[in-house]
Amino acid sequence: MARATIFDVAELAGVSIKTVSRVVNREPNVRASTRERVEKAVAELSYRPDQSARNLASHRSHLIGLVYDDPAAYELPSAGYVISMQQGVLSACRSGLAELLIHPCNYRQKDVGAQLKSLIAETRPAGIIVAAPLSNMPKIVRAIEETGTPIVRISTGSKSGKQYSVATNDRDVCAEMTCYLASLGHKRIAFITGDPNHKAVAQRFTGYQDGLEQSGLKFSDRLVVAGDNSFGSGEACGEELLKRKNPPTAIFAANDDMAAGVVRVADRLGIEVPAQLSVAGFDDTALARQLYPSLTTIRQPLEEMAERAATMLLQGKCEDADADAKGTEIVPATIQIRESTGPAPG
Amino acid sequence: MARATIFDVAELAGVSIKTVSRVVNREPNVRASTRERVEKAVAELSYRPDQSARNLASHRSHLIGLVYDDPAAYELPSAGYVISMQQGVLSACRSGLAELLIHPCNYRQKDVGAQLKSLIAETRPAGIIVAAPLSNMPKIVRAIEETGTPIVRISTGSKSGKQYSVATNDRDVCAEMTCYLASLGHKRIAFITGDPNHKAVAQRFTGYQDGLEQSGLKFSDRLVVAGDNSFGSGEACGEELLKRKNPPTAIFAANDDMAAGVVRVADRLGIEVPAQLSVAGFDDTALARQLYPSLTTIRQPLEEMAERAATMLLQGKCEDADADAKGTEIVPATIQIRESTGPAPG
DNA sequence: CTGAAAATTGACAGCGCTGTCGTAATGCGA
DNA sequence: TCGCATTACGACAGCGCTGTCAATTTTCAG
Repeated sequence: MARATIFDVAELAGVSIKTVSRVVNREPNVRASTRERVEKAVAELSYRPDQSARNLASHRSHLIGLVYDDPAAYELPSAGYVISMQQGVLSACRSGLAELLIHPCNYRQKDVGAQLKSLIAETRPAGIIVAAPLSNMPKIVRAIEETGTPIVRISTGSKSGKQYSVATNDRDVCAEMTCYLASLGHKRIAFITGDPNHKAVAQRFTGYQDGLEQSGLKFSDRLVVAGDNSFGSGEACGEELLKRKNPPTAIFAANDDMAAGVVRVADRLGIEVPAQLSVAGFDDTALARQLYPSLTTIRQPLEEMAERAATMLLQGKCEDADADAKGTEIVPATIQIRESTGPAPG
Repeated sequence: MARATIFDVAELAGVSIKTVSRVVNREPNVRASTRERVEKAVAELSYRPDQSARNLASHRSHLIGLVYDDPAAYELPSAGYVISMQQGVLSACRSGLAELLIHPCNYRQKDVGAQLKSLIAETRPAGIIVAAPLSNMPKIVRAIEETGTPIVRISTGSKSGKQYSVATNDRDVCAEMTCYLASLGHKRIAFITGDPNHKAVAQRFTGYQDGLEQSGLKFSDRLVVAGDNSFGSGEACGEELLKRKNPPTAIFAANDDMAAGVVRVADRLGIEVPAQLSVAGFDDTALARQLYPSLTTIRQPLEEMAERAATMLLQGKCEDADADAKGTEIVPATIQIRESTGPAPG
């Protein structure tokens, strides 16, 4: 019961192996009747082309590489992100007869570029998906580009020019969240910014400003405090805001960890959420649901983004070096309304 | 700057391609001086063998399949586990010239078996690693075994007979933790059991009993309460234990979530941790570090286990159908002492 | 009908590597 | 030193497929 090869199929169908190859690869210029005969033989022998042989002969594989920051360095809140992206790519792969090769890598190492190149040399992937924050690092992107491998970047937040990439509308959705808070009657909506190096996080702040404007509220420096993405900074910023004589009635933090910090500090100060204070976050981490009260937040469509990226690659849309064809696809983020937000007091 | 092939290396090193092949594959019977020369040439040309060609010629791929429960179904606390295992397999792959193919799968679906078989048929992996809890499901294991693919099971907790598998010493390490608590002067050490269906969790309880005995403490039914692995059950069990007239001075929970529940309830009851009560958990989840006080717990060496499993596969140790050769490799778990445990009061 | 263009099919040479097996070099006891 | 067992190395035939290009058949305008 040895596995059938292309020769067996050819013989059974009474054609040459090349014709079988054409049928299997859905190439044109095969008479319908011939195609049928071959397909019947394929089915009869349950023939599956050997991937290794295909790859070797065609100089390309049906692998998709997913490159992301090595989460061991980040202490695993990022695990959820990574898993989501893997899921997304995998589901695109399933419908595209491809496989996923994961490649966590640590950009802090000197030789990441070389490592990537050697990975690509060995496996000759059909394309590479680079996730944020790596997708914004020239060192990484350039190494991949130099191999001539199609590349799609997943960058949460910013639209980038002449590359294939998929992004979210961080800015728009933050405006939307701000408008939502305003629509609940909040007049003093504070914002806690995050790590200024993180491009996407900066966009969120801009979105907040947009939202204020759209709601007819005026922006005030005093309502903005700077966090660093950590829970602790959320507590500190929350405390600062809430101890004022005229505290905000809503606080929008640039990520869930900081929002959780705010909730914690509100609890300590005896301020009820959401009755006296509304809190909103960003990311929709597991934490957001586990918290009490559960957190109103914004969900990044990581899985869909990854799926779109993989599909772009699989459809061969990214082989085109023509810069004009390049562009960014936007997958919208969505607001998750939960218990931590409510009507403004009074 | 076309990619270097084995011929280029052979020419530069002044040997035949076969010798290069031997060096690259770490085969024996190559003189040290020759090996060196070849390695130099490899480095100089940054030669990387083409996987497709290798696979085609050798009739086996250098892919390792990692099969685990689809975490989407579990709502992502499992993401950390999955990532750890991926890391482990990857690091074994790096030193073994192999690649990792991940395959999350949902055992609740009827056709998991068929899915697995077709994945294996297409990619012909060198071996499959099955992670818990899938590794304990005959449906899954049998489907893989029927393809003749070498399989290594990662089962946290239980030694299993005639299979290749890698496990941890749940029982021993729980005894150790219990002894540690006893050594701090605790006489009344309570235990909160978990989901009785979870084999590994049962072992933990046995280990606790061992530890008491080793420390010369007598086991008492009264100090054991049954949780269900959830935070809530930890709170409930903790409350029951702590409201007694002669409460335990240390509580060892079969997982971190329940331990966190105990910490929470202690806080509510005004009992100081660790001054008045020591709490220990199991799993070393992210929660354990984030909690205040941070939790003394037991870290499962998931990454090392996965690495061991991959190495077994890569070394071809698992091709042997000889049942006697099969066995379980134990990678010890380690105690992480943090802030939630301290000397017994008084 | 006829010739040329278009559509269809096949022969065959690799792709880059490993397995087999034969040959050359080396070690070693006497 | 010789003879023989080892050890080290190389020549070469594929692995199963795709790309190239030539051969064959079909189509169709004139």
